[in-house]
Amino acid sequence: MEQRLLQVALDTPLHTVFDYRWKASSPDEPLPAIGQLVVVPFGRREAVGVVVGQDAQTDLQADKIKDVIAVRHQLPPMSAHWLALCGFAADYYQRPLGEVMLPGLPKNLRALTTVALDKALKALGRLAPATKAKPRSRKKAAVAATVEEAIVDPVMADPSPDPLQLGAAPPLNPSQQQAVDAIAGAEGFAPLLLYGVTGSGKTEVYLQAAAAILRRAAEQASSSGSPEPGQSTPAPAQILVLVPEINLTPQLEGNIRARFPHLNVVALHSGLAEGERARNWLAAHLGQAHIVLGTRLAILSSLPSLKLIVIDEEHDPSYKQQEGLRYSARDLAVWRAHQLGIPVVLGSATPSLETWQHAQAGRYRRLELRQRAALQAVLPSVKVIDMERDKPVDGLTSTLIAAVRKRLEQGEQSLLFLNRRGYAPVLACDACGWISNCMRCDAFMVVHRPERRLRCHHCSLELHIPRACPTCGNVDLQPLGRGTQRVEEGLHGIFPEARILRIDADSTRLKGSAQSAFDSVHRGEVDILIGTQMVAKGHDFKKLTLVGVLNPDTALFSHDYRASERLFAQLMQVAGRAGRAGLSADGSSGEVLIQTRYPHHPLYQAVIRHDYDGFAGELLDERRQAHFPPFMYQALLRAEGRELEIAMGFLKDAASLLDAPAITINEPIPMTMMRVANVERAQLLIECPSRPTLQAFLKEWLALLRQMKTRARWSLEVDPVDI
DNA sequence: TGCACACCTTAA
DNA sequence: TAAGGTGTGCAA
Repeated sequence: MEQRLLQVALDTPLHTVFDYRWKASSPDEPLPAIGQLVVVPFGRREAVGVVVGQDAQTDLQADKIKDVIAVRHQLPPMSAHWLALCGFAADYYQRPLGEVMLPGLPKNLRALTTVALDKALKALGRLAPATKAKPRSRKKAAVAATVEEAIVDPVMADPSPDPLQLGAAPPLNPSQQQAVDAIAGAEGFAPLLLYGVTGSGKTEVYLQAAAAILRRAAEQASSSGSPEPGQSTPAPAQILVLVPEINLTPQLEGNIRARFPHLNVVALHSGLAEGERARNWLAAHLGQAHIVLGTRLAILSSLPSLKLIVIDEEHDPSYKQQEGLRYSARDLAVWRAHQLGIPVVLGSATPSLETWQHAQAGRYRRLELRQRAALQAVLPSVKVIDMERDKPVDGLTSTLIAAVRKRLEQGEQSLLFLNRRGYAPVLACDACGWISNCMRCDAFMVVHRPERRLRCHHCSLELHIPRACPTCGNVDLQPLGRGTQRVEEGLHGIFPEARILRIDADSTRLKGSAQSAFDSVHRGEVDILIGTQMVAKGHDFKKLTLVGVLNPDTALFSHDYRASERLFAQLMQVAGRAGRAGLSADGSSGEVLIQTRYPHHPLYQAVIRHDYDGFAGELLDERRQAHFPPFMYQALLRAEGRELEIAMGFLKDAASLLDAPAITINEPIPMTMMRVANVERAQLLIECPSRPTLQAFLKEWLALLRQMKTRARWSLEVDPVDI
């Protein structure tokens, strides 16, 4: 019987692939293809891995090599393109291949039994070969479903002669039409920045460009011969739409489904139940899904006929994975589009400086939408309220209170934005100076009044609110500062007749509660909405005409050089919630009021002018002079240990291990939030103006680092965002 | 002596 | 990373 060696990628931190022996179970069982999923013994466990090579040389002794346990023949192998994508990501982020390939697969595909997998395949009309049956030509069996068991694909079941028949689409304005034409008419790799103010109808551009690309692909497919009978036809084209967060997906998903009622639209995000996640992932992998709408993790999904990638709100920080493989879904999307030779659309009203710089340099094509799309809707007027002159009571200035009252009288909605959840950020004792420090972290414990608890937002330690000061016994403890809960309390006092709703991570902890909260705002059951950045994104509340920003100043003086870029984007985004549907009852446009102690700060002045271009230009000049990204490439080596010395010692040794021209190795520094959950952390920043030079250095350096003996836990992040 | 816990080794 | 083996200190 035939025996061959396979190289298999497994989800372990070891930077290698593993050799296994494969033996045919019957004379005609084919050698597992590259990209095939297999089950192998690993240590004392079994694990699912991906075949990444065949018959490579091995230095291992023959008796060390174990046999493959099972091959997932019922799944078509992952495509060469997907393998290349994972290979690139593994290389670029300096992680083992298996750690890129496997964690992104749905759990049901990584399970050691095939029960869930076969169930999902069956639901999709693709049947696993009967496991008990005598071996037969598996290739055929794996690809084609048997007639009586095939559940008809919903796409194929539709009697409509034209599956691309669209739902009603609003007419486009000229700049939207130009953008659609540019995307649909792009040939080969084309990165396009769709720069459009909030409410300018970017979604409509995505939808119509997608329609054009799907239609063209369908025409090409039908002119080049009909599919074999009995096989479910793979979609001639697939489109991937990335969105920042799960709670945005329902609305957009609804829009897409309504527009393409005859196409197979699937969602991919971490909030899905395992069964649905596996079905949707498989629909994408089998080419059945025409449109995949997902969060960052969807960028690593298998899409055999991908023809267009859209990244909505491309500047959003949630495209960056912040644990495990710390990838940027946006950057991987651009790489993927490049490798496939397809267009990638990056949409934003406030693009990331990286993207903006690419556009300025002509590497990305810029498409602009300067007007709001809805009839009569104009950009909201933005004003600052000087908190030195108009002293706030309960966090609200009299100007803002008057503006809210006016909306109440007009039957319109107001949104108050405060990016700080809880009741108060700290509890303090006036008598002895005690404050609510977390006992495990260098951070305050936040007062949560409804739950009557102190909570650390860094390590989630929870305590009862003490009735008296733990050091001096004083019973009069004062909450200092103001979070959303406290503002909500104050609002009830000021507007006893108003319907007030708070939306933040605390109020929406239960599954589905965020959606029902947003629904009730849409239905007009809320007069005043108070919330954190959760409310700033995506939602299109028709009756909302006033946005109040309560206390954004802290971000102005952050040590993080990206803080002002983020604050600007956040203010533009939350401001964009006002007046999207048209004019207010009194004929005015939407209004945005920002309470600040620094009314003349250039950032606020730029927001007032809606002047992203000017502000981004200034920030880019600063970055260029300071040698910061996007004019510098960075990597960050982090270390942690029980004592700070362990972490610092490791980083000092690491810093002197290797040097290279054009590489700057900075001094190791203890982290700002030094102690988190009783672990001391420190970090070391590496910089280089050339990306390839940095990559080459990291590769060599990490090989040395991995040989170092240390008690520190460490990890490297390429292109870090939080430094 | 038993055991909880920290730390180290190994994976093909 | 996960699982198992080894070594240490402590209560009884």
